[in-house]
Amino acid sequence: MHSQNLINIITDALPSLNKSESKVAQVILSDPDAATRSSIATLAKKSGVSEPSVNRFCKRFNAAGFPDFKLKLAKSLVSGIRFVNRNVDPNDDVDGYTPKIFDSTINNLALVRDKISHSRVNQVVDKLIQAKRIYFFGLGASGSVARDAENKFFRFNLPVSCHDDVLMQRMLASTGTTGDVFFIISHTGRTKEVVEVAEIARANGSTVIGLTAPKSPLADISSVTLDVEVPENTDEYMPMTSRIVHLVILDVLATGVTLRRGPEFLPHLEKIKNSLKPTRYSKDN
Amino acid sequence: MHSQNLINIITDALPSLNKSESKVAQVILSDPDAATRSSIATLAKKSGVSEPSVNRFCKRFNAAGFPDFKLKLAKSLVSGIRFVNRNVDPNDDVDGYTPKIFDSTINNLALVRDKISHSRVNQVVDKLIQAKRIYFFGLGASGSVARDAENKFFRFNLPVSCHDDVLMQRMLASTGTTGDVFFIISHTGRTKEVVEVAEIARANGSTVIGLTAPKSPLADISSVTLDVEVPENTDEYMPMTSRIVHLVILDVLATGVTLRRGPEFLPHLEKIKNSLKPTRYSKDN
DNA sequence: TTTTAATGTAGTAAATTTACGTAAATTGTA
DNA sequence: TACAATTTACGTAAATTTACTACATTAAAA
Repeated sequence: MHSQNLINIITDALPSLNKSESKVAQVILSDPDAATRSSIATLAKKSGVSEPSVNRFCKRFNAAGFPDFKLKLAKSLVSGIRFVNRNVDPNDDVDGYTPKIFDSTINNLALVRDKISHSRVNQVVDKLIQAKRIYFFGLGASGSVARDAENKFFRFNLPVSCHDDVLMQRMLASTGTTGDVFFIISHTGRTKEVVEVAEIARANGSTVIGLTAPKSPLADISSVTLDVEVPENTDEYMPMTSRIVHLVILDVLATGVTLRRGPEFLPHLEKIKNSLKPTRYSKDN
Repeated sequence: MHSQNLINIITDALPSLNKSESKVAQVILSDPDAATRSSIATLAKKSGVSEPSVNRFCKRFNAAGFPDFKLKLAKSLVSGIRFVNRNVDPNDDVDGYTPKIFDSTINNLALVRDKISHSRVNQVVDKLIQAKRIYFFGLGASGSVARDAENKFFRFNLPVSCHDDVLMQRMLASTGTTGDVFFIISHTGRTKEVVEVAEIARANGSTVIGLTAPKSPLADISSVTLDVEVPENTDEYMPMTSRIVHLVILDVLATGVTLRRGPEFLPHLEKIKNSLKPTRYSKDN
């Protein structure tokens, strides 16, 4: 929940302001950037009111005082520019599209960071720790997310595997039992094959964890869902960022599992890390 | 043009600062938001320096004075990015580690966004468009990045493939010729096998693009390098975020290729998108 | 030792806030 | 409607906080 822009708040409040307050408001709104750079005396003179009136104006809008108000105003000026037209334009060159794609990814991550249910994360960590076996399933772009997950979770000495073959997924789901965890990754949560696999797994008593869109068929059938609500692609050229969000959530889960294992598990991780050393050129050559 | 973030500027300047300046820098960086709310006296006391030192610090970073500095600092804080560098603590619970991992990923993305060379990106897009064939290579965690790339670039009607098998990579590299592009992804850029494959490819006249750490052996041998400098894992529990940065850079490249192709290429992308429709449950059921 | 750079002290100017008083507006009552 | 009572709005002036300047001192470099 992004707190609303200060400039909009002032504009909205305009009719309810009294004489001197509205004078101040008008001066600020006519050039907010200049306002952030002026002193209370300057602003007071420009508005034709006294300095305390300006101060009261600031407090009315939940600022501690004039300096605090200027700070908030400055901030809201930045965010205003940021959220406007950050879509990739067909005429963009490298300087144009490169930061836009980064920004869009960052925004989505920040969004999910502030929305994700911590209790759900905790539930999933529980399930993963108790699992007899963990299967990561995904198709298409989610296939490589599943693979990344396998790579990461393998380090925990847990029997994990990943599968991007529909037939394989069906077979595994149908032979699963209580204690098996099927971790299913899907951007839309609407791919029929994937949903069917989830149904089969649940019918056999396995746990299904869905990393997917809320209210989707996959979310409905899962034992626990980790909702990822990423805004629809607004323009043709902006790439899909849900994969990235999925990866970060898997990072979070892996961290959760590691922490639960406690410090006596660290040597195991260290061992795996060291096993790769001989494959590398040392840092000094 | 993306104006570089003040916090990054300070971080970069850190080594060139003198004693009292770096004291101030540390206090500001440890909690920039608090800095925007404190007076010059408070900040001076916190840093253990005199007030004029703080003032000089501000001027060094092109601010008119302390208040102006605070304003600029506040502005640079707006962006969904939290700059307080917070490590995962062994005693953290879900509420603790979840946002930290998101923040760390977001920070690294913002860092690379501001540092990545646009001309290099452009060069790579050129090479990809002109390529007769594109191979994405990666091992371990980079293997799934390579696969994601294949999935993405396949849509361009280009002969792309991805390989995570060392022997396969060697064979392909040795049979490559001019016009072939080997896109090699590696976090460290020091894995011997990977570097050797790059050497073989170049020896045969192929183009090698390295998505890897700067100044690494792989970077040295590549025809074009996309440098990704992600800070070393500072603590045991924080997951590796370079994969994610790699994925976003590949998104950028894919966008670059799409834009170069022009609008007459959009129907092709649409066709691929539509081909997946029948595999999904429609949105209203 | 001399010179230069770095940092601090103390004083001053500026900016902000508070306390208080007056004016204006609002409300209630005759 | 007129007029007192009450509330609200606003400004003046003083107090306080904040930031900056000039100069002194110390530390480092030549």
